[in-house]
Amino acid sequence: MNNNRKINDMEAIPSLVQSQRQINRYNLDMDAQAILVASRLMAAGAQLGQASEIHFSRFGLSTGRYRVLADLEDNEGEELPSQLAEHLGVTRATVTGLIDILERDGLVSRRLSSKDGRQRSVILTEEGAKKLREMAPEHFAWLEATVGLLSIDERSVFLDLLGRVTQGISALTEEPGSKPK
Amino acid sequence: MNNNRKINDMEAIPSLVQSQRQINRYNLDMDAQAILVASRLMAAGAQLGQASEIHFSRFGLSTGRYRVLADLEDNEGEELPSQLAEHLGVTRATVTGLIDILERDGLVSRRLSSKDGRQRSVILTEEGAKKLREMAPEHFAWLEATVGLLSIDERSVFLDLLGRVTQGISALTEEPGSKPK
DNA sequence: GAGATATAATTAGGAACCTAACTATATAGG
DNA sequence: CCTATATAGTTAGGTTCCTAATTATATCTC
Repeated sequence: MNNNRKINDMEAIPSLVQSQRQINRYNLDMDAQAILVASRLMAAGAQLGQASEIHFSRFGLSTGRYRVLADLEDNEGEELPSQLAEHLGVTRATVTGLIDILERDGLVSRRLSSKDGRQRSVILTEEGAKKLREMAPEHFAWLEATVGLLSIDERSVFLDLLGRVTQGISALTEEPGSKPK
Repeated sequence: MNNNRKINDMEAIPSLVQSQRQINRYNLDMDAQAILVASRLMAAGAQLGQASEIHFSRFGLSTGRYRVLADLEDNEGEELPSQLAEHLGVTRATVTGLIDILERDGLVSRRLSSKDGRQRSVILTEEGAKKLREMAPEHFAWLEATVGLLSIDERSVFLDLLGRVTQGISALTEEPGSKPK
C-alpha cells in the first residue's frame, strides 16, 4: 500500500482542474485555460529541448553545435562569431564555447580577419560539411516526425498561433516593469 | 548599461526559405513546412524557458523551484521527493537540488517518514505559502500574457495541436532502440 | 596624436538539469 | 535467518547556456 507507484505519467502535465484550483486559491480573475495553455507550452518546450539533445547526441553533437554548423552552411561556410550569436539567439560567450568544441572535433576552424583585428572568422571544414551531409536524412526525418501527428492544414494553423505566442513572449521580455492589461 | 540581450531576435527565427534550402541541399523529399514548424517550436520553447527563468528570478526563485512550491500547495503542502520528481517531470537528483535551495531559503522543510525509513517528506512552510500568495497575481498575469495574443477559441485549438505534438515527441523518445552511451 | 569610448571575442564563474554511482533501508527467495 | 535484489534519496561529475569582467582592437573627440 505504501507502494503507490503510479501508472500516471500524465501527472507531469498540468490539467485544467489544477490550473483552475490555483486561480481560485487566490481569488484571481483569470482564464484558467490561458494559464493551462501557457503551462503546457512551457512543458512542451522543455520536453522538446531534452528530446533534441538526445537526438543530436547520436551524432556526437548538441543542439547548439548543430545549429552552428547548419547556420554556417546557410552562409557559404563562413561567419563571424557575433553573426552566429545573433542568428542562433544566444550570447557571444555561448558561441565561443560551441566553437571551441567544434574546432576541437575538426568540424570548424577559426581564422583571423584581415579587415578588423578584433574579428575571427569561423569556417565550416570539409569534415563539418560531411557531418551535415551524413546526418541530414535522419535529422530531417526526426524533425518531421515531431509534427507528424498534425495534418498539413493543422501545421499551418499551429505555425500561425505559435508565431503569435512568440510575439507575446517577446513583448513581455522587452518591457520588464510594465503592466499587462 | 541596459545591455540586455533580446531573446526574440528575428534572425534567430528560421524561415520557410531557409528550411526549403536545407532540404534541397540534400535532395530530401520532405515537407519544408513540417521542418519549419518543428524548428519554430524548438525556438519558442527555448525562448519561453529563458523568459520563464527571468520571470521567476524576480521573486528569488527559478522555474523548477516555483514548480516545487506550486505542486506542494496542490498536495496539501506535503509530498515525497519522488512524487515531486514525477509531477515535475524531472529526475529525483534534480528534486534533491531544488529542495536543498528551497530549504536553505526557508520555503520548505524536510521531515523523516515514520512509515518507511528511506523516505523523506517535503513540507511547504508558512513562509513558502506566503511566497506563493505574494507572487500569485503577478505570476498568473505573466502566464496569461504569454498567450494574450490568442483568442479564447484559438487557445483551445492551440492546446489541442500542442497536445498532439507532445505525443509525437513522446513517441520519438520512447521508441528508438539504439542504446545511449 | 592622445585619451575616452565602443566593439569582438574570450575567460571566469554560476544556475539548471542530467546520468551514474553511492548510502541506507526495505523486501523477497532459499 | 540471511543473502540478493529493489527502492528512496543523495552525491559526484558532466553539459548547456547564462552574466560579468577581461583583453585586444577600432573609432570618436578634443
